[in-house]
Amino acid sequence: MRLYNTLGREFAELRTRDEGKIGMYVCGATVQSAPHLGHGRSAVVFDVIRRYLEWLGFEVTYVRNVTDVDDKIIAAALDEGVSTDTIVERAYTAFDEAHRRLGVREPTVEPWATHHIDEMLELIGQLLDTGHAYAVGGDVYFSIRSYPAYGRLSRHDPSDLRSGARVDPDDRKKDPLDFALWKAAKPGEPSWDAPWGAGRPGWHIECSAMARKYLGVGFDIHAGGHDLIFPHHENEIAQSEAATGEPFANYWLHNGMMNLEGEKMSKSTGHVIDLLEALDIHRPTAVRLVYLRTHYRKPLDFSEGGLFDAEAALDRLWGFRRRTPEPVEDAPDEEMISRFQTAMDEDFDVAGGLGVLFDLVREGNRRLDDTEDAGALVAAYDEIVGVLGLGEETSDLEDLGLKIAEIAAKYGVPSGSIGDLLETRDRARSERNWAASDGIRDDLGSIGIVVEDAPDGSRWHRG
RNA sequence: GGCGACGUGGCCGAGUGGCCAGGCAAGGGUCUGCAAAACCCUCUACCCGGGUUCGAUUCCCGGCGUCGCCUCCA
Repeated sequence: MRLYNTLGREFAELRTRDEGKIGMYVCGATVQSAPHLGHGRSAVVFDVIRRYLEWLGFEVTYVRNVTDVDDKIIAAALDEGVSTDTIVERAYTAFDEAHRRLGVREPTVEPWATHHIDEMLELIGQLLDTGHAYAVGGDVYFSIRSYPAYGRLSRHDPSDLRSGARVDPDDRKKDPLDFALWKAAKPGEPSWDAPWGAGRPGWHIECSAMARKYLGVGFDIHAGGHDLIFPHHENEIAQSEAATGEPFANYWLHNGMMNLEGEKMSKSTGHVIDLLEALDIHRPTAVRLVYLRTHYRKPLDFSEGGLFDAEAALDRLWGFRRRTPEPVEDAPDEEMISRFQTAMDEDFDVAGGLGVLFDLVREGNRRLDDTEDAGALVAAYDEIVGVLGLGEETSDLEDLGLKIAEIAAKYGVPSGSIGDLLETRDRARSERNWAASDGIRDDLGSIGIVVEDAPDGSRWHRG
């Protein structure tokens, strides 16, 4: 398969370091505040990439870090008069909840920055020893002049950057572009002991240290948001490669930003939609589908309308699957699978893959309408939907139990189960008792259960 | 100023040098006690101007427009 490598800005055939295995590092959350829709996109998009690679047969080690020490966290704690732990815990819980509801699979490893201070100290030590870093009054900076390839990923020329008005010069730095590997401890801030003085790590060093620990040198895929290309990923590369003299990661994948009314969603500007709130209002899978309909590298403009659109599309998918009882024994339809793979093999063209899925659904529905066998198509559906994580959530009816019992009582159905209600309704229908049959359907409809009649019997699902 | 992305039918959104994306919405039809679903049909687009080509939405050049990064940010 081919993928687009930000490093070099070109499509490249995927060649793994170790045969059949893929090491993948995704820059996860800075657990500083509640996640917004943009965070969800990144999590979902790389979740699908990971699922697809596994579906191809690779053994994927998927590492997604948690940044639990940084300026913003400290600022938030100070602001609210609580500990940084409180901020971190609250935000992490929210991210975790959002991931779960979006169907994002758990990473193989989820390393926290503060649990890897030793690894960072070791890396910083190496950089100091080899002259790639220098300590000034408790701070340690990476010297970008010691790493000639600086700017290769983001295609920035250091001299252009230097002349940029936004770089704030600091007399203690040898070069205005040098960045902090270690920040000297300040009163009231979390800090750890280090040979060059107590302090806390800079932002970039954690990813270098943790990626090296869990994936080794020259691992396969490093991913994250487009906004991380510079400076975060550029700096990761510089410090990692300066320390080891070896390539850091082979393929760099970056997801496009999420826009709101044409403008980038951003925590810092408050121009955001809270992810958990969105998931309360809409079916999580519909939110997931919104993320997946646009190619992962493109900007995605969020709109309420798009979400309703996705809900309708989902109904179409699920409506097909509901027509066939659960497990299917057949082998998946080869043509559909192969078309899906062809799309996905070209830089994860999920939108193209979805096109195949909808074609499959139309053909499957057609066959079922004509009472032909659709087993192979259903099996292919399950396979594709599994890769994309778009399966219908199995919903229990616990929350509706009381209401269902009420309706059952109203129609004299003793058990209070949906199945018995529908049986009673079937009897009413065969007796042409439309008042009762429509009444049951309407009453169930009013509590969110949709009843549909088909030639081979009635089906129900949550609306 | 530097680096970069994008501009497709009512909306969303893939993709391709010559032939079909797909979804949603809309209209018509089939089926049906009604409803819903499903199926069939219709709606056939590719920012503008040049160029290359037998042929360009797709390649090249120029322009216009939108957006992103260059500062913490998925």
